[in-house]
Amino acid sequence: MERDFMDEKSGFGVRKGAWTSEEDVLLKNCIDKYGEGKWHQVPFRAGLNRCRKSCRLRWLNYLRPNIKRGEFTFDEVDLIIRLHKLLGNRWSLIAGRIPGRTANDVKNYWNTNLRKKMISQPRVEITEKTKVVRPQPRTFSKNNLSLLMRTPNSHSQVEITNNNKNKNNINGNVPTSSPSSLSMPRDSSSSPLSLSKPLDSRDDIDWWENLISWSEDEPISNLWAEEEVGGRGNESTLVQEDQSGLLNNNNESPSFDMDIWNFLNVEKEMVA
DNA sequence: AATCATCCCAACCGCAATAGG
DNA sequence: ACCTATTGCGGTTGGGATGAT
Repeated sequence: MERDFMDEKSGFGVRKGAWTSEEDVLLKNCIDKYGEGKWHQVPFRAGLNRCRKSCRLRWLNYLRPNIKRGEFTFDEVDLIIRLHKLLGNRWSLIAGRIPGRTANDVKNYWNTNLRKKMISQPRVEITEKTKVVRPQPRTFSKNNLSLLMRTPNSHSQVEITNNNKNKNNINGNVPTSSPSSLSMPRDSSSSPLSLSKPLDSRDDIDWWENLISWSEDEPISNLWAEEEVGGRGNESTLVQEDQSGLLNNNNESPSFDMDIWNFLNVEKEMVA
């Protein structure tokens, strides 16, 4: 695809369509020399017959150093799903959380790979009863509600329990009866999650569904989580979520709630 | 082998936000 | 306070690649 058109403002004819390697070199040399920014000056400085928008996009999405190519990893996909639930189509914000990926990459991946899947897998219907949803203890303690998460390399043991029946109750909307604990064996990324006892009541199912969903009007700030990272020797870290509700350690995958979601659907089938 | 359908992704477009005069 | 230029973002498009018939 190679077209020429008249720039709407300057009336100057500029090239459109796919970039050539020669153009890439010119643009890269220009950025190397003058740095990013001042995009309106870039076409002139680089000697490119391209509009400023085209130059900027080419740099951001293709030429910029450290751009990651190739397939998205499990953890990247997991993070995208989680972030999209939090942020919606805020692609630049989502991409900002995934090192090496551009907003365009994330958007394209979502539109081509995830959108259909997410639509075909509806989540809990939001009703007055289920409106709360995301566990929001004001304080977390290792001794009551623990929410341990898988890490990309260690697949540390996961355990979610609700021993916290009476205090820190999630706005009183989550059933206080504790269903069971859920765990994923150490060193096993593909092994199924397991429950310490089978789901045997509607309350149990409600409890888990509430745990992994959240209210759209619930502020995400104030969310805290404690993570004890296992599988890395004796290392133990405490990770605090930041304002976007994400673990602030970029190397840690913060979510496996889709796993729980899928797991729950199977469990529900069995209960039914 | 030829044709058609679908997928994927780079690039474009329009618009809102921001900066600067 | 207003206007204009610039930037950045998200939605959309176009065409090459790939798969199905």
